[in-house]
Amino acid sequence: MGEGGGEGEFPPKKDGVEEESGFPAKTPARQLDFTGASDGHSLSKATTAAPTVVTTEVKTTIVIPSVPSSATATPTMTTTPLPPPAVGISQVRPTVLMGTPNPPSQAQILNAPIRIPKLESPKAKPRPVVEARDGTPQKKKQCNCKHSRCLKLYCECFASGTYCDGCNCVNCFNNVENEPARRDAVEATLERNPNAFRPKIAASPHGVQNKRPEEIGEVVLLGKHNKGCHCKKSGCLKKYCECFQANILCSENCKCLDCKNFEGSEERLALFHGDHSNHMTYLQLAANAAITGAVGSSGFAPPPAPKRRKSQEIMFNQANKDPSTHRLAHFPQGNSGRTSGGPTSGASPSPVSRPGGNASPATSKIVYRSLLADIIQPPDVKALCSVLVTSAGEAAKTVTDKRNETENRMEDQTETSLASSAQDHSQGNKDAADVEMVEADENQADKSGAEDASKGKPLSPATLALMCDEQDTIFMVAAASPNGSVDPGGYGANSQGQSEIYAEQERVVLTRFRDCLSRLISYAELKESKCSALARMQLQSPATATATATVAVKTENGIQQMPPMANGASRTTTQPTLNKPQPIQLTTTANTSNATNTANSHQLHKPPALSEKKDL
DNA sequence: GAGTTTGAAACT
DNA sequence: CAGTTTCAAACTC
Repeated sequence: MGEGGGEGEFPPKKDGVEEESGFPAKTPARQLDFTGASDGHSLSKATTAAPTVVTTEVKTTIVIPSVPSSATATPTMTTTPLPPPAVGISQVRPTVLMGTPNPPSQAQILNAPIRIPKLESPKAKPRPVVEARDGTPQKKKQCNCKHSRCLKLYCECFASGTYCDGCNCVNCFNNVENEPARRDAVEATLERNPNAFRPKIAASPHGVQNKRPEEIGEVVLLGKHNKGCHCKKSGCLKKYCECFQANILCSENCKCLDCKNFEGSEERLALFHGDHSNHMTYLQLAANAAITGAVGSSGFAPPPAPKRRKSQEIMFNQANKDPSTHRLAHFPQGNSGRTSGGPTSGASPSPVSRPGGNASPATSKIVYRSLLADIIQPPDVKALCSVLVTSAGEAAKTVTDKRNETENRMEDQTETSLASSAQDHSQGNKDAADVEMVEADENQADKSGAEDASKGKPLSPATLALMCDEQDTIFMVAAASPNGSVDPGGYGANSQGQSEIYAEQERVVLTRFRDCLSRLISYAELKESKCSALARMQLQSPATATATATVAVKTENGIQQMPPMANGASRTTTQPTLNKPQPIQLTTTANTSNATNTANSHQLHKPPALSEKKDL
C-alpha cells in the first residue's frame, strides 16, 4: 500500500546486487541515493534548471467548471511544509503552460511535497476510483506499483506530483516519511529529463476557437502532447495512448503507427458517437485539461467512463473490419510526412484534417457552446477597455477638481490644514496597515503560497494556479514597495490625493465592469430561457420544430435567431444585445431553412456595434 | 481477479 | 539515438 513504504526488501528482483537501501545496483543516469543523507540537500541543480516556459494562449468556448473551493483547503498533514490543495485527477491543473506570469520552476513543482489527495488514516482501505455519473472521478486514482517504489515516472502518483495515499502500491517511498528518498528520485528524474514533471499536454493554438461551429463538425480538443505518443497497436484509440487518454488528437509530435486519433477519423467519431452524452461531459473535462495545459499522469483528464465501451468497441470493430476504412498509412502530420490520412478507398467520405491542418468537413455533430459563446469578441473587449479607461480618467478629473476646490477653501485656515496633514499621515498609516493586512491575510490563507515562495519554498503548481490572483496582488504591493515597506499613499504616489484618485478610479472601473457582467448574466439568462422554451417546443412538436428550427426574437436591434438546440448546445450562435435583454417573443417561422439559419448566423457573428457596448 | 496487451519510462 | 527491458495501466477473459 501507499503507506507501506520502507519495509520489506526491494526490489524483489533478479537484478541481484542491491544497495543497502535496497535499490538495485544498476546505474541509471544517476543512481538514487536512499540513504537519507540527501535529506535537506538542495535540489540546486534542478532549481536552477528552470525549463523554458511555454506560453500559450488557450481559448475555448466550452464552459469550464470552476475549481471547487475545497481545492484550496489546507490539509492537516502537518509534516508537509506545503499544504497542497486536494487535487483529484480531474482537477484543473496548474497553468504553467498558460502564460502564468511567473510559473514555478521545475524544482518548485517537484521539491514540493506536492499534493496529498486526501487525508485519511494510513490504514485506510484502498479506494477505487469512484466516478460520478458524469464520469468525473471523485477520488484520486491510486497506483498499484510494485517494483518502482513509486519513485519513478511509472508511478502515476509520482508522475503527477502527488504523494501516494491510499494506493495499492508496495514498498512505497512516495510519501512524507520517505521524503529524502523521494527528493532524490525527483532529482534523478529531473536529471534525466528536466521536463519530466511538466504537463505533457501543451495547449495548442489549433482548435475550435477560430472556426465557425459549422466548420468544425466535431469538437477538436485543444492541446497536443508535448512528446507525442508512440503507439503501434492501439490505433491511438485506447487509453494506452496518452493522447487519447488526454482526449486530444495526435499531433505532429506523435510517432504513432496506424493512428486513428485524428480529426475526422471515422473510428474516432464512432467511438465518441457511441456515447455522446458522456462525451459531452468528457469534453468539458478535457477542456479543463486544455485550458490548464496539463492532463494525464501529469494531470491527464479523467477518461470517459468506460460504461459503454462494449458498444463503442462494436462500432469500432465494425469500422475496422470495413476494409474501406482501414488505414495503413499514417495520417498526416504537419511536418512528418503523414499523408492526408484519407481513406484508402472511396467509401470513406472525406479527407480528414489534422490539428493545424485543413478544416474538416462538417458533420452533424452537436457542438457544445457556452451560452455566451461568441458574444464577447476582441473588439468588444477593446471597447470595454476604452470605456473603462475613459471612466477612470473622468473619475480622476472629478476627484482632482473636487480636491482643488476644497484646498482653495482651506488654504487660509492653517490650523485646519495642519489637522488635515495629520490626518493624511494617519490615513497613510491606515492604508499601510490595510495593505499589510491584505498581504498577511493572503499569506495566511495560503501559507504555502507567496510567503513560502518568497522563502524559496516550492509551490505545488495547482496551488500556484489557484493563487495567481493573489500573486498579482502581492506583486502590486511589492512593486509599490520594493524594500518591503508599504507606501502609505499606496502605489508609491505618497499622497492621499493620489490615493483618493486611485480609489475613485477603482470604484468607477469596478462598478462599470460589474454592470457589464450583470448585463452579460442577464443576457445569458435570457438566452437560456429562450433555448429552454425552444427545447420545450421541440419536445411538444419535434417534427415541426426541427424542420423550421427558427425562432425569431425581436429586439430593438432587429431579429435574432436562436439555434434549434437547448442550453448552449448549438452550431450557430446569436449575437447578443448586451445592453438590454429583451422580453422574449417566440415565433416559430415555418419553412425557414437551415441554410437560411446558417447564413444568418454568420451575419450575427459580427460583434455588436461599439455604441452598444458603451452602454455596458 | 488473473492473465494479457500495451506503450511509456528506464536503461543499454 | 536506437534497441531492449522494465514497469504499471489498460484491457480481456
